[in-house]
Amino acid sequence: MKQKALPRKERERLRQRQEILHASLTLFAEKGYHSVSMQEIAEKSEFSIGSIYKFFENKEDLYKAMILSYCDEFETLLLEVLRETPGDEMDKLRAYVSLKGKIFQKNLPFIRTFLAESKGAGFTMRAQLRAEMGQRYMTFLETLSEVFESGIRNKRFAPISAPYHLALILDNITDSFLILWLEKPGEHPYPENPDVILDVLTKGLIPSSFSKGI
Amino acid sequence: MKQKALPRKERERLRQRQEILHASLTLFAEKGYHSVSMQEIAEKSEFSIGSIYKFFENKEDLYKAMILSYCDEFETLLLEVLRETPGDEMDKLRAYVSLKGKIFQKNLPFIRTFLAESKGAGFTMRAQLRAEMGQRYMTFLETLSEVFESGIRNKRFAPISAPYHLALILDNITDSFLILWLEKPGEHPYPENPDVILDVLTKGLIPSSFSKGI
Amino acid sequence: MKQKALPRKERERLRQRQEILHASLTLFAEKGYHSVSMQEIAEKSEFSIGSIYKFFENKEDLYKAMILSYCDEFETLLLEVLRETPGDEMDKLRAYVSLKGKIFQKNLPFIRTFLAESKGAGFTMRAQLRAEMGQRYMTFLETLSEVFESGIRNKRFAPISAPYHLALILDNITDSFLILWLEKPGEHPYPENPDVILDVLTKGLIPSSFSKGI
Amino acid sequence: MKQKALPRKERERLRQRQEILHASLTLFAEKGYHSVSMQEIAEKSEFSIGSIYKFFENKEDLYKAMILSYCDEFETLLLEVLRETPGDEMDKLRAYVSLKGKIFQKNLPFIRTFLAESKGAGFTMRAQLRAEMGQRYMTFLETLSEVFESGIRNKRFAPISAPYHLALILDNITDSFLILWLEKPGEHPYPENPDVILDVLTKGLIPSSFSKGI
DNA sequence: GATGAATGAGGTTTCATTCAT
DNA sequence: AATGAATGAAACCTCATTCAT
Repeated sequence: MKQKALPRKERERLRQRQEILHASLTLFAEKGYHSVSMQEIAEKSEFSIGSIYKFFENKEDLYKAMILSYCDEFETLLLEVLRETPGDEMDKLRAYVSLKGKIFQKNLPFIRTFLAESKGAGFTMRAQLRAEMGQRYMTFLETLSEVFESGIRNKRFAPISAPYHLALILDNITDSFLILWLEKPGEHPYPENPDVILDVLTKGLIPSSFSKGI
Repeated sequence: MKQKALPRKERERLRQRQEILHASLTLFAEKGYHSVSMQEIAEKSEFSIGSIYKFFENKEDLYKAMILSYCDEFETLLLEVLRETPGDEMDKLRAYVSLKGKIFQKNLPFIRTFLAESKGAGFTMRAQLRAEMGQRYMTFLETLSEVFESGIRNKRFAPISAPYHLALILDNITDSFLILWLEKPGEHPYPENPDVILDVLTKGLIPSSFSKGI
Repeated sequence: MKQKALPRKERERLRQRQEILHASLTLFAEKGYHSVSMQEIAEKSEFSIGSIYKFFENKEDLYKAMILSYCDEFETLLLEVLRETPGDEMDKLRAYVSLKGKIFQKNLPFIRTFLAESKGAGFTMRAQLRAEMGQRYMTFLETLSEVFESGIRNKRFAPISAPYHLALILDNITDSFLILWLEKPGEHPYPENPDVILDVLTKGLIPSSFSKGI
Repeated sequence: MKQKALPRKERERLRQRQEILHASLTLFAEKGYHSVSMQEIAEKSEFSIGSIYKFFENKEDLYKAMILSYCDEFETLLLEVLRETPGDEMDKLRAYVSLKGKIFQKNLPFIRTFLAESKGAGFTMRAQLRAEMGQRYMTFLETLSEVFESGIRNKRFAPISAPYHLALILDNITDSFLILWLEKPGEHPYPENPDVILDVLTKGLIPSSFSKGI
C-alpha cells in the first residue's frame, strides 16, 4: 500500500504543477513576463503564493518550466508526426505542416510567447533557457532535415539546397503564415491544404521553360 | 550668421538624441526593456537622468523612439535597394537579400530587439508601437511583393503563390538564415552569394521530371 | 467560534489602519502633505512601506482617509450634542461651544490641518475631497442653523440675521478663539464658560439705551 | 545724472520684482506652492530661471516675498480706512467691512492662499513666515480693537467682550462671509450693505425684553 | 549680466520573496 | 503543510538649483 501511496502523492503533485504552469501560460502570454505578478499567478491558479514557491524556486524558474513544458508537448507531437506518418517524404511534410498549423491555432496564447523567445531577443529568458531552446530547436530541425535528406536520396527531391537549410526554411515558411494569421486572422487564414504552403518549396519560382530559355 | 545659429543648436540636440538612442539600443538589446534602468542608460550614454527626460517623455517613449529610429533607417535603405537596383526582378531580389544580410550583420544588437518585437509577443511594446511597426512592415512587404508581381507579369516568375505570400516568405527565409547565424556565427554564416538563399524559391524542390512522372 | 474568527481579523485590520491614520495625522499636521514622505509615515507608524500600501491605494488616498476619518468622528460628536442636549436653544449652543473647544484642544494636531483644508486653499486636496468636506460642512451648518431657527420661532432669539448666517458666524467665532489659543495658548485660553463666547452674539454691541437715544 | 541713473535702475529692478511676484501669485493661488515649478514661474513671468534667482534666493524666499508683498498692500489699505474714515466708530467699522469685501473680491487668487496660510496649517511656510504674518495680524487686530475700545470709552458700544476679542470676531465674521461667497458666489454674495454683517455684533440675539423676562 | 541646459537627490510606488502562524 | 501578510530594494520620474556660455 505504501508503495502506491507515494506515487499517488507524486502524481497529485505533478498535476498541481501542471495547473500552475497552465494558469501562468495564459497570464504570461497576455501580459508578458514582467507584467505578471506572482500574486496574479497565485490567484489564477488558485494556489497560495507560498505553494507556488514550493513548486518553483522563483518566478524565472516557473517561467522556464512553463516554456519548456509546452515545448516538450509540441515537440513530441511534431516529432511523432514526422516519424509515424506513412507514405513518402511529401506525405510527411504535408502532415507536419498541417499538424503545426493545428497545434499553433489551438494554442494561440502560447505562440506569441514562444515566437518572442525563440526568434527574438528573448529578453525575459536567461541564457540558460535560450541555450536549452536553441539546442532543442536545432535537434528538431535535424529530424526535419532527415525527411529532406531522405527525399533527396530517394530522388524525390532535387538537391536545391542543404537539407538542414530546407528544414529551416520550411519551418519558417509555416511560421510566416502563422504570424500573418495571428495579425489578421480573418484576412489571412492558415491554409487548410498544406500544399498551398509547400508549393513555395516544391515548385520553382523560375519556370523551367523560362530558365531553359536562358 | 543668425540663420545658422539655430540650426546648429538643433543639430547638436539631434546628435545628442541619437547618442542616447544608440546607447540605449545596446542596453535594450543586451538585457531587454524591463531589465535596463534609466540609471544605466544615463551612465552608458554619459548624460544625466534628467537630461534624458529632456529628450524623451519617459522610458517607453525612449524605447519606441529607438525602435522606430532604427526601423526608419533600415527601411529606407531596403526600399531604396528595391527601387533603384538596375536590372530585372531577380537582380532586385539578389540585391535585397545581400543588403539585408549586410545591414543586420552590421547591426547585431538591434536584430534581436527588432525580431522580438516584430515576430513575437512584443510584450514590451504598447499596442501603439506594435500597430506602427505592423503597418510599416506590411507596407514594406507590399513593396517587396511588387517585385514578385512584376516578375510574374513579365513571365519571369511562375505564379506559384500570391506575390504577397512570396514576399513574406522571402523575408522570413532571410530572417531564418540571420537567426541561424546569430546563434552559431561560425557554423552557419549568412551566405555571401544571395542565390544560396534565393535558390529555395526559384528552383523547385520537386524536379519537373519527377513531377511529370506523377 | 468561527463566527468570531473573521471579525477578529477584520478588527485587527481596522485597528492597524487607525494606527497609520493616527501616525500620519501627526506628521501631516506638523509638516504638511508634501513635506511628509511615505518613508516617514512608515517609520512613525512602525509599518513597512509595503504594508501601508496594503491599506491605502496611494499617498493621497491615505491623506483623504485621514482627514475624513477625523471629520467623521468630530462631526458625529458635535451633531450628537446639538441633538441630545436637553433644555432650550441656549443650552444647546452652550453645550456645542464647550464641546467644540474640548474636541479641538484635545486634537491639536488635527486642527491646523483641518482649518487649512476647510478655510484655505487646501491645495493639497483634490477637488473631490474639497467637495466632500464642503458638503459636510454645509450640512452641519444647516443642523446648527436649525437651533437658531427654533430659537427664533420660539421667540427666544431676535431675528437679527438669517439662521444660516448665525450658524456660520457662531462657528467662526469659536474658530477665532481656537486660533487665538493655538497661537498663544497661555495668553489667550479658550474660555471655559461658553457664555464668554456666546455673549458676542446674544448681547448687542450697541446698547438699546444708546440705540434708543438715536 | 549718475545720481538718477542708479535710482532708475533700482526702480526698474523693483518693477521687475513685482512682475515676478504677480505672476507667481496667480500660479501659487491656482495650484499651490508645491505644484508650481520654477520653470512655470519663469514662463509666466517671462523671465529666465536664472533671472528669478537673481531676485530671490530660492523658491521659498519668492513665496514668502509674494505673500508679504500682498499682505503689505492690503494691510496698508485697511489700516488707512480705519484711520481716515471720518465719523464715529460705527462708520469706521462699516467702511472697514466694505473695503475688506472689495479688496478680497478683487484679489480672488490671493484670498485662498492667504487664508490657507493665515488660518490653517500653512504647511508651505516655514516658521519664519508664520511668525511674521502672525505678528502683523496681531498688530492689525490691535488697531482694529482700538476702534472698539474707543467706542466703548465713548459709550457708543456696550462692553460685551474684550475689544481685542471683538476685533478678532469681526474679522472672522467677514472672513466667513467671504469664504461662503468663495464657495458659492451666486448663492451667497458678500453683502453690499455692511450692516448686514455688523448687525450680528451690534444687535443682541437675545432681545432685552426676553432677557429681562428671565 | 542673463540664460537655460544639466544635474541628481529624493519622491512615490511595485512586487518577488520570506517566514511566522 | 499551507498560507498570505509583511518586507524593503529598486524602479521611474520630477524639479530646485547651479554655472558654463
